[in-house]
Amino acid sequence: MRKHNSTNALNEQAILDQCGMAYTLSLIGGRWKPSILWALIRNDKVRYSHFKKVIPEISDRILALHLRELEADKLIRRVVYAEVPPRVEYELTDLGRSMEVMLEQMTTWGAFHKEAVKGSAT
Amino acid sequence: MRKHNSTNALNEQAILDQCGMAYTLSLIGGRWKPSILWALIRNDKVRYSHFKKVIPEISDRILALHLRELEADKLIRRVVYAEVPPRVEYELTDLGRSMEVMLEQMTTWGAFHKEAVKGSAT
DNA sequence: TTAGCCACTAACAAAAATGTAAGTCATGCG
DNA sequence: CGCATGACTTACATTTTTGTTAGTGGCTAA
Repeated sequence: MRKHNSTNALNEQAILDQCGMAYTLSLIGGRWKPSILWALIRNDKVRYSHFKKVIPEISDRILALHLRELEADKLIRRVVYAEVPPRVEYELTDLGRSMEVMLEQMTTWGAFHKEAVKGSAT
Repeated sequence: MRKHNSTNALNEQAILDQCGMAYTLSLIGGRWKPSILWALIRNDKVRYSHFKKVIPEISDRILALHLRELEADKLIRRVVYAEVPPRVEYELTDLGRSMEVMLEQMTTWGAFHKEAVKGSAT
């Protein structure tokens, strides 16, 4: 649990309030969130165990944590089927899907930057 | 200094290698980098002390650190004038300027998301 | 001579993010 | 009964990021 009055936390809050860009980063900026989002963009519905298959290095703890954050931010939806053993599927919400264009641009620019840096001097 | 063989570091590296989006996030994803980048987009040339004026809460340590990272990633350029007291100006490189469109999109989407989340249920 | 300026840096401390290992739950099957 | 299943928690350890405080250097104006 996070302290709500450390300088650190106050600073972060202030930034998020005024800067849309920082706010966006806070939503998609966990270590594995890009991977999770990619899986959902490509697969429509993804089960917990499938995430673990396509992102083998992720730990249960962080996977669950990231999923809950994305859900709290209304980017993904959690659908539970009352079966045993349990089945849970995740999918993008409309809001989640609305960021696809942006994410693609980030991917493209990232690739571009990586290329550009590889060879040049300035 | 970072350990280069902790699980943590290895995971991060693996992600950056294969995912352009995560790579992009790693370049612009420090707490104050959005603010720094904004200042540069709006002002062309910015001095160290000016950063501190427009981002009052930032600490010297982090400001210098972020600037050095952005420079190492070829997004900004550091120009030193041999005067006393010293004068140093920072500006975006071409590569840095090439991300403006993307940053604007992130800002726009962030604002959109914030609005969308404010009122709705799903 | 001392104080002030600017752009930092170093040593240390705190907070936040991530990772590890082990357990939980309800049920159906042998 | 006892074990397997799938989707998680929980307690704890480690790593990474950020913040705090106190400096540095060379010059110049008081």
